[in-house]
Amino acid sequence: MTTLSAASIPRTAREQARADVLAELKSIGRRHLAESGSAALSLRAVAREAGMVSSAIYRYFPSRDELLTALIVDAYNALGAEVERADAGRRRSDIAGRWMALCRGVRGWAIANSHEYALIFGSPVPGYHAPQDTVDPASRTTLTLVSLLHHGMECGAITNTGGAVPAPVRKDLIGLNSLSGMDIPAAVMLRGLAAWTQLFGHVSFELFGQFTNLIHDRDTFFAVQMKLVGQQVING
Amino acid sequence: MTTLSAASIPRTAREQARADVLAELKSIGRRHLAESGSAALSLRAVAREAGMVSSAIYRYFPSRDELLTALIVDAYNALGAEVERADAGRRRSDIAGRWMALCRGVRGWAIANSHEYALIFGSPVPGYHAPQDTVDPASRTTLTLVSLLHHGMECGAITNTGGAVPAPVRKDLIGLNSLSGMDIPAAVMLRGLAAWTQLFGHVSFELFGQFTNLIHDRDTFFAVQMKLVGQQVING
DNA sequence: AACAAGTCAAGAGCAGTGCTCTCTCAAACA
DNA sequence: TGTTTGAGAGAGCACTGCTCTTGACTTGTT
Repeated sequence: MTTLSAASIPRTAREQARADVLAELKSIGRRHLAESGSAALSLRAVAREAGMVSSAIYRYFPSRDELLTALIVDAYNALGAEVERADAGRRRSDIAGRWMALCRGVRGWAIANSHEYALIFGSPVPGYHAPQDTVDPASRTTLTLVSLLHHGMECGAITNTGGAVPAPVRKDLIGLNSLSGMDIPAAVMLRGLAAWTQLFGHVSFELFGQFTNLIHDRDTFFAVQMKLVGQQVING
Repeated sequence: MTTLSAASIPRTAREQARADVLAELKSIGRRHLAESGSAALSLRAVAREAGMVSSAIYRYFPSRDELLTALIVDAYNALGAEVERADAGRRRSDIAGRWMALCRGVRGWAIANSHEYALIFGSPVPGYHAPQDTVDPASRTTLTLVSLLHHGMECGAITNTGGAVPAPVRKDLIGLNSLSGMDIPAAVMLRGLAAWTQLFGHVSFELFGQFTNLIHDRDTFFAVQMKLVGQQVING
């Protein structure tokens, strides 16, 4: 969407220096985020660590929210890349295996980067509204699932068991195809989205503490649950 | 757990006054929370509105986290009450109907009190760790589901279709029964928890903006999805 | 009734925050 | 060789959580 390629290639020395500083600030910010969470992310602290005075950082990020947005975009991309890698590591026709790999990819990344996960899937940062820049990276992970559904139907692993889907929902669901360029029937897409919310609901429950004192062997529990979900999305 | 009954009945005039002030502060805090979210909840602002100087509020809440904890407990109880009411409005043997009512109860409360929902099911407030006071009210909502499972089995609507559950997970799952005093088989409990994460995963996705630009008719979408989940938990 | 103990509001103050404004100076461009 | 542009510095505003001290008031006890 954004003119990323055109605008972000540093041409002059000044632009190069700016890009360097910006990258360093983002990197420091990401570390602060990982260590202390989003609420503790402070422009002043980042500036201090970068060796500049607090007012100078406003040359790079017009506000704290702008820094957060940059980190959110990065987080979406990191998760997307991780999931894509997990998915690519399986035989293309092994739908059930790819689903499990995908689940493990999401959960693994979420656990390893819990604050970033919270940033994108947790409560929205108050007073902050995600700008349009975030929707493209956000859909990257979802696309992996949709293409899994697509391949599943292609090789017959997933069949359209039908089932009536109310018109307005059907419209939304087949509308999703225009984003991916694929052609998933509404009933299948419905099951896919159910699996999706189940996956992230589980990960969020685990990371946000809802399993405390209840579930102890979380690796196994997750595997069992996701296997169940996988069967449901495949068999209808 | 806490000696709530013994300590909280105001005896002297002073204790009464203290209880009144405490209730007013909580009420103001809850309103601020509803209007601006948890990050914007400020002890100073609450004190100001209550007509006292900022330092005075520390007589009532030793820290900002303490105020948050109080509001979190209230939120858990409010959700629990709402869900219990929704569940009680159905015929006891109408398992599927009770499930849908329960779902609508959760979602309805969450939408009407989105900031409080975010407080308890969203990303944990950074630097804040839930004290033991919150676990009792938190389990209240879960108990409603467990008792639904229990009644479902009692009247034959839910049958134990078996299915192998790995030993450590089985242990966790039957361990949950000791909290409720019921006796749900591991395989059924597994399906119940799956439904649970699906429900809250869906509501969180909706409230935290993951459905933006994707799902438009959210009421219908929710109903369709929860109906599907209900069938899965009932039929195995 | 007098006193000691306990409680509370208030004020000042510390260190931190986001953000704005003005200033200076050096690099890039013409 | 000027002239423009942009980066950093510094002061400052209004706000935050939290602490400490002081003076007034309320209790229960002597």
